[in-house]
Amino acid sequence: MQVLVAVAWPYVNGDIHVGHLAGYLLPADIFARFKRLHGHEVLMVSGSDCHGTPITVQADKEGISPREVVEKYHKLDLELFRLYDLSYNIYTKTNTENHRRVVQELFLDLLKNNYIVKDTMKQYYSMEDGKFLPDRYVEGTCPHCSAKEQRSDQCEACGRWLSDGELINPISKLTKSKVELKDTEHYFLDFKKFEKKLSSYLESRKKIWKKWVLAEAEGWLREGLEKRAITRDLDWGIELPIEEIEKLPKEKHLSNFKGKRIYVWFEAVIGYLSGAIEWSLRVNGQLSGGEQDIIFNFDKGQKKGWKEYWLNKTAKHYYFMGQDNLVFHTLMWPVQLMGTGKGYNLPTDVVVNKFMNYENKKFSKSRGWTIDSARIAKRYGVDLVRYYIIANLPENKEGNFTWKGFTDAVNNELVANLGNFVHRSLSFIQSRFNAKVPEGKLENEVKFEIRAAFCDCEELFEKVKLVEALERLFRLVAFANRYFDKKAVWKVVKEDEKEAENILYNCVQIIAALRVLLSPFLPGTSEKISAMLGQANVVCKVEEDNWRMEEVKAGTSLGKIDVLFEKLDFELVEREREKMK
RNA sequence: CGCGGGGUGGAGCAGUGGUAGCUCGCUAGGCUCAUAACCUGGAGGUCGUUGGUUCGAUUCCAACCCCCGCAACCA
Repeated sequence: MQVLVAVAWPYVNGDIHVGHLAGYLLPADIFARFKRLHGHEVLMVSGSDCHGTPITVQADKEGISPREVVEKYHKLDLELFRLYDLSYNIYTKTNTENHRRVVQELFLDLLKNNYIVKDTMKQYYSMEDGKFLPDRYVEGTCPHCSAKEQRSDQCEACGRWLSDGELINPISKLTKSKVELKDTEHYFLDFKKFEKKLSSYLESRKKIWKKWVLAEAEGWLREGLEKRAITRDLDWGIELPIEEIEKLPKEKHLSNFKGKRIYVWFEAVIGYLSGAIEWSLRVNGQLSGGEQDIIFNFDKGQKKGWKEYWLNKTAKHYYFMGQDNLVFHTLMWPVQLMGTGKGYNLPTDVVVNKFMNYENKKFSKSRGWTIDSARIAKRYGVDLVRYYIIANLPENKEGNFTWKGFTDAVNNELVANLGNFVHRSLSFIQSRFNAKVPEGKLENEVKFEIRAAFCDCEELFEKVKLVEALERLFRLVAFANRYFDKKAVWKVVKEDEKEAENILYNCVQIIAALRVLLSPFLPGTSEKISAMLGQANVVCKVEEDNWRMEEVKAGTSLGKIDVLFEKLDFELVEREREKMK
């Protein structure tokens, strides 16, 4: 079966922090890894969102061009994703030729199908700059509280909402020159025409989506969706396919196409489709070049066509994103797909996560309240960070990253439970049994526990309940430590060597199960365990279900035994925290 | 009456119309193979407030109080 793992496209205007990892990057990676292990064909697709005001704002701030901003941060993001071992099949960008083409085609489909309409709206226009300005670039005095230098949509000082034209003495943030409201014509996506279809779409996903995600989407729909502008007056963005539009009847033309670009909200999500197409072109050798600028992977046994994922009705689509993206993926993106009339697959599940806070406060780049994801991974190890974030994923309510929580989780769960069990078992074999897996038979009790762990975790994975899946697998670790204690090998070995061998054989098989169960969450740790067991790494192959324990045979020579995780010194971490502030 | 979520032992969370559970923390004991790691037991809660339905409500209903997210181009 084909599974599209669609990961939200991050703006490339700054660092990816821990909140991004928790919100969608790690959940998507873990889910994709599980699916591959299970023998499914996975296409994990994403890329950098290169357009939109956040990019131009950052460019202004740094005194460089938007293109340079994109290049700079795209490169940094790629490095980070490689560091965290995120298993994209393709991670590309929205400023590629391929993406432009796919976006323009989709736009034309909707225009031809009469789902895109024209309308006029008012926007601030700067005479001096000779162009329209996004709200972000306009400031003035609040008519309610007289606070100066407020934005045109809401006053931060008194919190009141402003409508167009209310702001007193609006000026351009760039040139400080006067701006005035002026009519401008745009294309709009007409959501009204989709209300019925959307509501039956939501109905069909009732059992799959998280309750609050569905409730939120239904709330929006109930309120009624207005038509929404899909073009802007900008010079950074994807151009309209003017030549093609002009071939259509006159009433579909704007009176003036000059300075119109496709709005980023409409265009970026199309990346899920264009990214799949790019992947397909590269796999088939129809596109090459720029390999150092993307992440590209072809899994063993995977079919090569993007249509297998997008038009094959049995394919499943899972989307991962932060809560700010909920409306775009539960309502707008489905409309864009439906409107083409081409039968593209709609999202099966839209996995939305809440945000993660940092020491009880929102992450904030501007206030410096943030954690450098690359730095903590290098300092403490990728898997320690992956573990703590996963254990605290904001699946249903806001999460929290605290240094106390981090050290506690590492010391009590990773070191004391998982690490300890693996180490006490294997080092025992090393010192008493010459580092060879002893003879034994899998006891029923152990067999049952292992099976139950695989079974329960699988069920939780299918529902994308990743925190619970992780917790469940740690219950097997707890069982393992209990088993080790109850059996008291260290005593038995003095009286009955055969029985001691049997106990340790069983422990080895539990570890063998753990390396598989852990591999979606902590791939690095899984590899370490494999090496210690003298095994090759866990394999993923299409149509081969490797979500199961594979026996490690008696007589197998163990690799070098080492501790899996080092204990963290809270004092040192505290100091780190001071530095990071 | 904008939309949505939430108030449960010190902290973070599950949960159900019928004597309230988990993880961490705290505490007593056991063990000594293991990174002072592991195992067993214990203390600690009138399940936001008020009213209603019921033989019985933490769970269902109503009102109220409080907290949070979204409605902005903030993950």
